[in-house]
Amino acid sequence: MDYIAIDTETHLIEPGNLAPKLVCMSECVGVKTKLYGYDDALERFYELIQDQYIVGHNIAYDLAVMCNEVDGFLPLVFKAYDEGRIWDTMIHEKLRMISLGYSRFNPQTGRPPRYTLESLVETYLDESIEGKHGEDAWRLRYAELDNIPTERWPNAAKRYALLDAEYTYRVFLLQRCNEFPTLRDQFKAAWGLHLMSCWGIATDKEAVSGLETRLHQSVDAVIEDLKSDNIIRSTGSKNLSVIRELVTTSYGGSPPMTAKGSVSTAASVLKDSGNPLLEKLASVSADQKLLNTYVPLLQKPTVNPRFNVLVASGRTSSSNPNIQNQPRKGGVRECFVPRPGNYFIACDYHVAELCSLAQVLLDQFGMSKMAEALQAGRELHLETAAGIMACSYEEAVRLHEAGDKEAKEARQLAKMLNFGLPGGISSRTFVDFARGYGVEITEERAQMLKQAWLSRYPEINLYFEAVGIRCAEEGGSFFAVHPSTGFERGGVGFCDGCNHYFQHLTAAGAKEAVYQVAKACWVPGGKLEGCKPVAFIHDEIILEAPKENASDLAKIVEEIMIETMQKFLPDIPVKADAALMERWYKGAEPVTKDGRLIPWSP
DNA sequence: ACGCGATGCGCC
DNA sequence: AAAGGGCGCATCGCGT
Repeated sequence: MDYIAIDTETHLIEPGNLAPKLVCMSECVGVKTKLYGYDDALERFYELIQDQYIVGHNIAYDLAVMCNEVDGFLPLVFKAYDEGRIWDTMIHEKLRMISLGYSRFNPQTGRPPRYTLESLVETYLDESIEGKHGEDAWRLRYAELDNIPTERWPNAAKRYALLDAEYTYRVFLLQRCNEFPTLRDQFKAAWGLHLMSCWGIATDKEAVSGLETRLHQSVDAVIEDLKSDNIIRSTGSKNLSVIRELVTTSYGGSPPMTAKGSVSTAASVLKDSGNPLLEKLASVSADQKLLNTYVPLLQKPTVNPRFNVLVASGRTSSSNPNIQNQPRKGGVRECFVPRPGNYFIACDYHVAELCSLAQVLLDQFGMSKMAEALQAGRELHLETAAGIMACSYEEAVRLHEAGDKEAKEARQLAKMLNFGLPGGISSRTFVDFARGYGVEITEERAQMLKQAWLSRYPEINLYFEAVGIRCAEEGGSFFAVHPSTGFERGGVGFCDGCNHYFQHLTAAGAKEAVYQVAKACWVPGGKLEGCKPVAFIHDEIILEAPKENASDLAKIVEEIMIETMQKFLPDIPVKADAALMERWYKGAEPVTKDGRLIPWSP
């Protein structure tokens, strides 16, 4: 089959509109290029999207632009993705960089990799795109040519529009001989995620201003006060050299240090310093973080988080705002609301990464106690807690249900063990890890707990050993090929290696679920018609759903997510729970009344 | 003025 | 033998 490269030129992307109005489309196949004005572009795209193979650089953008012009295009785009007829040169390059181990740093350029078409043209073709920058660059000026027949366009404008399609095609020719196993899945996930970005997520103006006021009340007086002690400058910035000196003296000359050897100024260090001024500063640090990092991004009626479909482990990331790290405490999440007439459906996988780990262990060693526990329908944290208390699972359940204090503590520790230890941490590090959860344990206790955990799931010893051997054999880091997805990742060390196999598998399943859910929402007649996905947070999808049938729709979201993940975890029972909410709450749980889901509230 | 490394911290 | 991983973003301080 012949791929055809396309590229659109559009009005400028503006806040709240990630799919702006189309101006023209260019295409390239072989050595032929062609430019289509608005009407011709729509007609030509309609032809192409039915059954042709299409390649683009960040193609989800162009496809969304097209779908924004003509309603009927959307189902055709999903069909094209389903038939494997879409190729994205940007995503291919990301897979290539990850496979080489260069995703964070490319030793050939001495920098983090860049994924613009321009930079791909440099690496693949050793050419530079002319007319991209400079005063007469048309790149950002195509709105001026809207409604003008292309015949009357300046030559430079025509040339630039054609060049992008041509370069995309030439890069593609060099990429296509190098297929990656998850390539098509990445393309599909990117489309699902881009639709989320375009739709955006609404904010509640009153909630935002209320939050802002409250945080200012908490922070401002303290900051003002600390100015007199030179801890805060008159400009409002922190004076770190003064703070570090105070930390040093407070800790009797041997203060906690950072990785690179400077005096730590972390809030926890300040809090335990015994110095009232530092303690005061620490007391507002969380609120300051909220005020400076999160509140400013909430100032629009709708925000449009961007998603990066692919980071090293196969996970996604998000920015502007990063919808994947919104604080659980402090009222930030509660500023996000569904549009009028809707509830949020929030559906997340139950212990997703542990299920993936169990599947990986089972595949690798032919047996897994962790898998057996999950297959038996056991609650995994209580299973681990039973290991800590050296009793049977049934006994742990009985004690826990009876409100036994020891059992409750054991389960809390169990959660930390289950979450922390699969990443290969030492018992020493586990002490710090537990402290992050507000639990103080000695290193001896950590050692005992780790041993108990490994005894409960002995196959994990083999898992760590196997990763360790790969590291040792290949000089500290190795090339990981995921046994079930085929995903390739270079430069993997011990800890990231331990993490990689299960984190990747969860990501792969959840991303496929993003696509399936998006399809069910956006394609007319789909099972989730009327719903709109608004956020994806690694193992959780949040959607808007019309209130009237939100309960039924929530069940369908569960079904789709479970069915999809189940394909990646064939031997582990997958669970996912959907809850309804009137705004985004952390910890919302399914609440049922008369057999139907109703919104959870705190 | 801007770039950059280090630090710290939010999430899963 | 030992080893949390994956991110994005704000701030500070230093350098060009």
